[in-house]
Amino acid sequence: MRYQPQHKTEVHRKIVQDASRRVRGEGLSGAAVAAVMRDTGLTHGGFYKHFGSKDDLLRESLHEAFREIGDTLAGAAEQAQPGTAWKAIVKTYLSPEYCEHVERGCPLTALAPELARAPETIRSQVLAELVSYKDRMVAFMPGRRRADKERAFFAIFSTMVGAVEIARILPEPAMREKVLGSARDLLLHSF
Amino acid sequence: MRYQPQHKTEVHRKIVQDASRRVRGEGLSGAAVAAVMRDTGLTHGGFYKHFGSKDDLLRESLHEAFREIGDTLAGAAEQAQPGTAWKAIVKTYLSPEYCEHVERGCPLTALAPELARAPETIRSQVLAELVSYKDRMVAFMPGRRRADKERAFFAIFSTMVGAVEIARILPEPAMREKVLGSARDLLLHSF
DNA sequence: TGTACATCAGTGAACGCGCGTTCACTGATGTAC
DNA sequence: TGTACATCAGTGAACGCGCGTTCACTGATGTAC
Repeated sequence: MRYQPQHKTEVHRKIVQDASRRVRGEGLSGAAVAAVMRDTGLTHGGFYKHFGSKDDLLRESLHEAFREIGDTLAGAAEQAQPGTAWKAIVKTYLSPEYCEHVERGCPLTALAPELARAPETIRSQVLAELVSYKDRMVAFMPGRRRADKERAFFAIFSTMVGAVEIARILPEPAMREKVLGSARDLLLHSF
Repeated sequence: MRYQPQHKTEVHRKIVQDASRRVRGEGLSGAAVAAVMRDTGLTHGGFYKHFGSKDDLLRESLHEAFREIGDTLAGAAEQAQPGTAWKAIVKTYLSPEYCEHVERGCPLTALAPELARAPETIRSQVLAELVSYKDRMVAFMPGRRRADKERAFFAIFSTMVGAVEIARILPEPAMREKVLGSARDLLLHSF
């Protein structure tokens, strides 16, 4: 064979990684096959040696995006003092740095309305990702019973998603911080 | 002239109305010139008798969308008991009916991430619309001083926007209601 | 050890499609004489 | 009052462009003999 055995796997991984950034940074239609392959250093013709269709790439990209942000937030939560894990998540998610880096952030803030409108093949994947994201985060949420933690997850993530989205529409850092800070205050004083 | 004097104005209004629904229902790229003109009962060729460019249509559609939801929420707020205006807004925004009708809802829930990524010509318009939407809603927000009401606006709308977006990803009404209800509980117990 | 062939990731031209935009044309009505 | 012309919203073919997808080809390496 022309390439090392692990070569194809690595290229595949890199394409998904690049697409996952592009999708979050520029929207579901931002990860054009030719653009993503160019990012990876290849030409568009080779794409179908790695994926059955553009849809497959989108699904894998979304999985990768949820995995990446899940790791980031779980990492922040695990380093926090006992009982404050959810606060660490809120502070990470609502930080100016996080807000500025759409392409490495949560696919919900980057894509939620587009995901809700996506064709069924994508939507079912998104639903599964959202459920496993929730199950992973619920462990860090405030509340005694599982049901309380789930409600906290939905309330906290709703506020964070909306706040980052609104902040990203605003051009000035000071205005952005006002939105992020208002959401942070609401959440940190409510649970 | 072939048409009544007010004819052109009415057709223009109808195109904007149709585009405003399409943009919210199917995204910024959902209001294709040919599709919108078909909605209005015309063919695509006549479009440029009414608009200088697709961008002009998008800007007018967004203005119309913010106007429509602003009227709806202000109407709900004005009918409420004194001091509970903001609660009426929260209940309206987080109702299942509102959640189901993307195309008549708030452009923030339908489009926020796309608006943040839009080209500067659209973004500056969006910023102006967001500011005037905020100024209109701030009057109904809880809090004593103007600054408190602004912070309440950002916190409340962040939560509402995120909750409706997440709910819309979920297929089952019961799951949607769980998200909307969690956000409603958070907000109604926090101000 | 040397030669012929198989394998397969990657190339780049080509396709059909939907899009925004342009443009010569239509045809009903208003206006000039 | 009747005729020729001007106006202008609307039509539909055509354009260039970016997109997802296909496909004949390349060329380095592994394998069979």
